[in-house]
Amino acid sequence: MTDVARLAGVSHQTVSRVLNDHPNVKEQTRIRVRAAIAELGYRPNRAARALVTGRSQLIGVVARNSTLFGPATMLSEFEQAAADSGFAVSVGSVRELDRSSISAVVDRHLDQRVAGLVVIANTASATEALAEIPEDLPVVFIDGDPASGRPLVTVDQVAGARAATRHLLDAGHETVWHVSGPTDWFDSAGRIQGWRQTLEEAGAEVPPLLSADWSAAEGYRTGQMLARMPEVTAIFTANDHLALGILRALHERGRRVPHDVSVVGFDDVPEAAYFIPPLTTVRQAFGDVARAALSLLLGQMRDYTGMADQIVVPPQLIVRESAPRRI
Amino acid sequence: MTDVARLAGVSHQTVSRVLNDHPNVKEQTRIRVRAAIAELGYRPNRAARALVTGRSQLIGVVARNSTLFGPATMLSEFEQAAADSGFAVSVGSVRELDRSSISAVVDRHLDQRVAGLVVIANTASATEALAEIPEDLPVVFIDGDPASGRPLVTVDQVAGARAATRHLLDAGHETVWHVSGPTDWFDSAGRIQGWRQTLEEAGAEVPPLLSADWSAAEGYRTGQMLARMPEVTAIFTANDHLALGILRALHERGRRVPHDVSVVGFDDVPEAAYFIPPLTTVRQAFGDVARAALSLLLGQMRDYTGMADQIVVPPQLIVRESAPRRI
DNA sequence: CTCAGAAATGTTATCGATAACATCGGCTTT
DNA sequence: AAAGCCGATGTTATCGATAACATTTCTGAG
Repeated sequence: MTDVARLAGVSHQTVSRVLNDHPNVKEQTRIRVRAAIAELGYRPNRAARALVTGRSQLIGVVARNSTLFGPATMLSEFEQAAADSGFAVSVGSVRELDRSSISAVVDRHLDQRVAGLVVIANTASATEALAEIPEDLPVVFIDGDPASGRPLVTVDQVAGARAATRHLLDAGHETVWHVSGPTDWFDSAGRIQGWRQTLEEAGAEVPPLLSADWSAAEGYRTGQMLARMPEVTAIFTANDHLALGILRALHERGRRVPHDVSVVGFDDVPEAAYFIPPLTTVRQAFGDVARAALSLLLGQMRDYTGMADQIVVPPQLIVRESAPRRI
Repeated sequence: MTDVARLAGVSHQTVSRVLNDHPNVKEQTRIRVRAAIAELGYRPNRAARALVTGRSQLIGVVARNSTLFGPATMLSEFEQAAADSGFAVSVGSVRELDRSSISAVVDRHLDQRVAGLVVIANTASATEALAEIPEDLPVVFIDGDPASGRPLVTVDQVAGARAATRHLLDAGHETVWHVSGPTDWFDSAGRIQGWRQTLEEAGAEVPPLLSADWSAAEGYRTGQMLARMPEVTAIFTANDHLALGILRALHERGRRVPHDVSVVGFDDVPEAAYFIPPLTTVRQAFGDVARAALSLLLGQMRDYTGMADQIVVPPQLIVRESAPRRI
């Protein structure tokens, strides 16, 4: 930095001002400094800046260690958005979203003096671990508890489930069965709620809830049971991989999709269009969620009024052959 | 730190020595300092340490922005391994592995003074961007060019492809068709090579290579073509999603799997066992790769002899119904 | 033409750690 | 017993930036 200052014929402080877009720098000086920076290939030392400001150009992400499509996509999209705004992303994943694991990860992030934190908190247990986070650190939740009052971005799970259920009822089914994800996930809860509400409003009978994890394996097991029940003609599953397992179970039992049973998934994984048959599903705009979370976070970093915005991103029903408009 | 020193009745330097496990500290002093640290809840400022040592507790990862199963899993596993060793991971993803994108990401990492770099470089273009990386920064490649002579961890793609092809030939097929991934990926190249070698060694005819991207969509398109060719009885695809598309195309054309055509995939995604029919595939041990990469990196950080180790992790054939042992 | 006040720039202190060197006792060695 | 060495600890400088305050230069009003 001193070298740059010398070359530009100014003090190091002025270089710092140029770097930080401080207003009180003459245009001409600014240009000279920029030229010196370019000529020397100078790049500021972020560690030094972090030391003096107490804050880095790093955004910490707390997420469950997972290869699930949703979380993985979210992380990838967020990283991309952050990079576009000049922030690096430090990932801190945990095996379980319990309090002590989260504390440990948050501590690691605090050590790094992250400028802000994004918590992908899809279960209630994560929300509790809030207490750990200092008041003055910008935080945004993705997928957390909508009732928390904290800044939060989430996909409207209820609306997605309603659209899926409505679609099946409109197609002429008397009722719709639901295979949910783990019930402690907010995503699952919202989907269950939307499904149940829609059935009740339509005056349809609400079948018993079947809950599973997110895997094709459990979808298959549940599907084996459902395939034996002739009264089951419409199934809404909490994600596409569950749907895949169910499709196979139905296939093995000789129940044709969509002729005998209609199936709707959730997520719209890229390969959903190539299931047998192509899957009707609900697409979540993860990219939009990630970008919204980032802008909320940047907003918090700038002005410091605890504007507890909550952004809800609407999902979109994608109709394919596994559940056509009319049966 | 000064507070800790005062409480323990020593100088701040001695505190630093305790922190860094310096040998020349009396046991009794060490204990006193540790107690003071615990009592005050002191945690060292990593930015300050990074400033003076020029190196942080952060490992940078350069990867293509991708939701593909392989890369996403690799990243997740690596992060987990790094966390277990007390390192944070900063992700820098790029849309394309071209030279300028990589430079930009590497620069961002250098700004953060990362302690080491992991490059998930699955195409040749990435390898070229090496030049950017300073000599003295520990670097490990995952999936890079085995001929580069750089420290590298990779799955033995050739062996995986050989096992898959061999399996199909052993089952009685005269030859095996291959739908590859993008030919500029090392993974693709290795799989093509293993496939071709095995056919040649067995004296089987080598059918024309069909290359695709990694998506189910292209698998489907390629599958539509293959399904019309009665001489095609065995297909080895470069990943499971391609296989999924092909399964559907075969299904639509009324060609039964495995009765008429056998299909083998690559990756063993969690849902592969629930395809219709369950997919025979080659499993890659991403966790092992990630851990190996980390240990290589840590090795480089410690002693600085440019030990250009290369670790090759063997893959494993998982036999399921889409390609049974005997047709 | 002078002077207040703002704009532009410079000087010095500071963040919190490690590096390098300095000091001070004991303990061997001859 | 003096010299020399080593282990334990303390002192001071340093990393590279920003903050806070000081100083100079410009600008416009009276």
